[in-house]
Amino acid sequence: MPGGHGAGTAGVDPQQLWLNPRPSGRGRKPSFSREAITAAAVALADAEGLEAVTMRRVASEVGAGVMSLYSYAPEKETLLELMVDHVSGELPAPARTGDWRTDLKAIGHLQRDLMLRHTWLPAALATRRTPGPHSLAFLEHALAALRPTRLDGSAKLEVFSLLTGFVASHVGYEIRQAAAADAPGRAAAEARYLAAVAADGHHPELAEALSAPGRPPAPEALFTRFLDRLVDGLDTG
Amino acid sequence: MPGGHGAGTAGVDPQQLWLNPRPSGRGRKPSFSREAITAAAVALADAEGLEAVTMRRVASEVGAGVMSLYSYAPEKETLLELMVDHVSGELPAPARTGDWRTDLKAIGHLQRDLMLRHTWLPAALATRRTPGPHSLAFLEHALAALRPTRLDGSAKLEVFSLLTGFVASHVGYEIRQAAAADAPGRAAAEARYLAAVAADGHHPELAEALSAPGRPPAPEALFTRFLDRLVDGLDTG
DNA sequence: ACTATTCTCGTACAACGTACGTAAAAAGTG
DNA sequence: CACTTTTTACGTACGTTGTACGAGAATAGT
Repeated sequence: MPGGHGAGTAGVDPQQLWLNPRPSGRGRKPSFSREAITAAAVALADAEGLEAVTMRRVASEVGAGVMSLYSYAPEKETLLELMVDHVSGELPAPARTGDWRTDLKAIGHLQRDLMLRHTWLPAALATRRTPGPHSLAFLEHALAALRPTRLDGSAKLEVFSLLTGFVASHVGYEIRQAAAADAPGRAAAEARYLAAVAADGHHPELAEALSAPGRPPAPEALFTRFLDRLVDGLDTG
Repeated sequence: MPGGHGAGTAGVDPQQLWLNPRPSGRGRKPSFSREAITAAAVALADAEGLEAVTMRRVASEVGAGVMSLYSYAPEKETLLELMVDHVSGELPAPARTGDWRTDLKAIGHLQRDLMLRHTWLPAALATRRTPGPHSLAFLEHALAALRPTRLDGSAKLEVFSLLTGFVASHVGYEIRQAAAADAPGRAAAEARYLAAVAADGHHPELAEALSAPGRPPAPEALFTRFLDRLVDGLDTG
């Protein structure tokens, strides 16, 4: 599940991260599990936002010492990757109609639903590196949906990346809008500011846009409209 | 310049932030300026990335004590807003042809150029709140370009937000790709990982996509293609 | 019983944003 | 001129963060 931004420095070898079930028999038995830790972190992010996910907090939630987490994830960044893939496991297999555009739109809606259920996801995707198994399974479905297009391999991957990036960006926008509506003082201050700017005479277009607002469409309708435009515009090669 | 994601808590009154030139005559003369501090922060981010922009570092760069910065920006978040608007001042007035789609594409390219010149910008936009004067000037141009569409006010603003979000998302992707190419060990590790997954037999579509990669297109061509699709797909009504 | 290996986690540290308070500088007022 | 008022400058200090280190505990193979 690529898409997003943020440079970053080192990271962890994905091969070692995602595909080993801990083969050893020697040594002390693990008291916790990657699953449990990841689930706790996800629950925390769902309930209190991504900034509540600190190593200390996750550890206490799971009943471990802080440093114990580092046996399961070598860096916090890794934990975030695990979280993303964890929730990606909630993605159902997309329906297949005969039409790849329809299928791709459905995929976009599934991604949006997931992001609305885990509102930290758009932000978390911004730094993400390598897709885990659940993300790859979903990617597999997306590639299958794109099969009729006859795009070449890298073009298919690019389309999926574009789609995911767009959805994350748009849902991030939706979430911020919704949050702004919940903080009426702040929203009012911003409205006052924009009105003041519009009234200064140097921003006639803005003034007109604000004075003829239309009523803001339902978020889902707006998303659907933009998604449809994006997908309908995709070239088949 | 809206677009991006990230919730956040309080923030600063935009009216107070953007529109007062410090009217008072009393009191000690400022030794620094918002401009100088912002410029130093931007230079730092350009040279060493957004994570190098710490209050201490900016202060030392500008020759001030750390806490002096707080006379010019009440929070670090505010400094980031100032940075975004600062570089938005580099945006030239977009050309106006008769065709709004052409104009909108040009606007997207201007935004991309800016983001490539300041690679921290996509990430910084993810948390940004209120547009400053330079961003508003550019928005004004974008609204003017959209005039022929006869979209209502909020729809125009949404289109601009969509465009900006898309550009930020895509350029963020470009930047990450470029950074990956600069870290050959890491890129090779990821390629090995994906190849291993493709070889496991459960990911036939991925296997095929990786085996028939086509050659990856030039980044600018890819951007142009996606931008064209997005804009061409926009509905005028 | 011994050794190797693995996990657990208390302590500690550097770096961060920033609250607080005091000192310094400028302007207004007598 | 002195004195008050206002504003900026910034040292110190606090709480929080990610995580390096290393000592102890548990398990398995010998």
